[in-house]
Amino acid sequence: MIDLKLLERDFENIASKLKTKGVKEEDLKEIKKLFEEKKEIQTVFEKYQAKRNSLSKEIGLLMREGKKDEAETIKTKVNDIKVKIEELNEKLKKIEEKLNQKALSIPNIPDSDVPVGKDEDDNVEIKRVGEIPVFDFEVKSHDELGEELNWLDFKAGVKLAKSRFTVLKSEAARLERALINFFLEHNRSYGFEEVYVPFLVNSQTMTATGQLPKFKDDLFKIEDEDLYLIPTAEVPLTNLFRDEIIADLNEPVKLTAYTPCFRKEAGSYGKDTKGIIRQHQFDKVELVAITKPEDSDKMFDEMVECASNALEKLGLAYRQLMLCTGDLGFSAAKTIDLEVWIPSQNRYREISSVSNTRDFQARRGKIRYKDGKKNRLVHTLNGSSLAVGRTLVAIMENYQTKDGKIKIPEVLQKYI
RNA sequence: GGAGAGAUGGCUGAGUGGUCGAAAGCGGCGGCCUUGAAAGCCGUUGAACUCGCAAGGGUUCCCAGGGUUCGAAUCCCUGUCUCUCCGCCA
Repeated sequence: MIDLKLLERDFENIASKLKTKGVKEEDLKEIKKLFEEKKEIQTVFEKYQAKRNSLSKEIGLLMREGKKDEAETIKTKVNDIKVKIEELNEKLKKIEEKLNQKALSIPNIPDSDVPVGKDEDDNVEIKRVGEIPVFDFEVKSHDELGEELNWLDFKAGVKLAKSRFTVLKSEAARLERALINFFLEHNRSYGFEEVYVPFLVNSQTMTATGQLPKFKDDLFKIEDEDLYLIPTAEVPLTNLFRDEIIADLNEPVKLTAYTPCFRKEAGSYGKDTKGIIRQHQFDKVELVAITKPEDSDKMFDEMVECASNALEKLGLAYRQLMLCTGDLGFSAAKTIDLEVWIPSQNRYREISSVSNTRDFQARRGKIRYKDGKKNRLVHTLNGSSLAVGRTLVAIMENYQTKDGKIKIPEVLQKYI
């Protein structure tokens, strides 16, 4: 959630920054107004409560002394106040609910070094790494290769579930597992501690990291339960610290986890319908870090480096992209995407996304640390290292041979 | 799924209508003592919001949400979770 006090204090600035992310100024104006109204009502409300409390105390004392009549007089007085309190309470609750609902739907403020832009076409390439492979034969797409080699069974996925689910067979299944192991080990070498988490989480958890309330339609929900399938391990990993005050954050918290991820992919019908680029279920190894505010920039670079290096070890060509304001995710203040070369599409495709959310998630989830006597909000960061399914795609396509087979990258051989 | 018990501060745990944000112990922090440490002694030690330039106030929070009452950690209702036993199960 954005800082409402900051919004109140520095409205013009915040509004202009959020405008680049598609937030209407009138929505922010309304939030500011609600916030100010709320505080006003609250002040009056609390004054009445204070009055009630002190009078009630008096009644107690009078009763003890046996002065029943005097007590009765005060009682009628308190009764009048009670009516007022009830009234104000109702008003306050209504306004708080409205404010909360509105404020939770406002995305994070982009960092000032994030390029301003409308959509993905305005993202800025930072660098390209690795040689794009040249083939002296007609390259096949991963879905062609997958069917020919009996690695990917699209029909079986549809039979078991529905479209955008796929069954991996033989070498592909083993390669998937090898990649998970490889990434976890790789991340561990960067100091990220491996964690294993639930794949189902409750609505409070989803709210803290920003999936709820706004993106309900993208999530799979369990019927009759307050449980959702996670869209990324970022959700459980970050929420490990929800409502916590971390005593010592001199060393950042660094975690990594493998989980499957579940996404409805609402609004992406017709996109990437072939192959396994866009699935309802996919594997991902995630990085999450929690830092002091002053340490988050450094951690961000470290996470980009970690994910990039994994691609280099696999010998895959990729590029780094700084997302523009219009393409930035809801919770992110800044994001760098890694895109891997996909020969059959003759272009780079997203394989990792590293984001700094600053204190946006921390405020929602009340994740704080002790800074001397004070409790301060932490910064939270997350990034994929890496998306496993898309790495499988990249390996299949980049490592294909003329006779329609696929070589296994050297670093993976010990896992297979 | 069935039966029972429970949920209080960082932890253990007392508190059954008013003076309770809450005893006591442990832990943490500061000090005394000590060459240093331990022990011992003394002091201190929750969070959120809000008013105020500040000093300093106020409100809320004893699992959550309702209710009774002038007044609720304490009484009533609903829900959630935890533990124990049984059933089922990898």
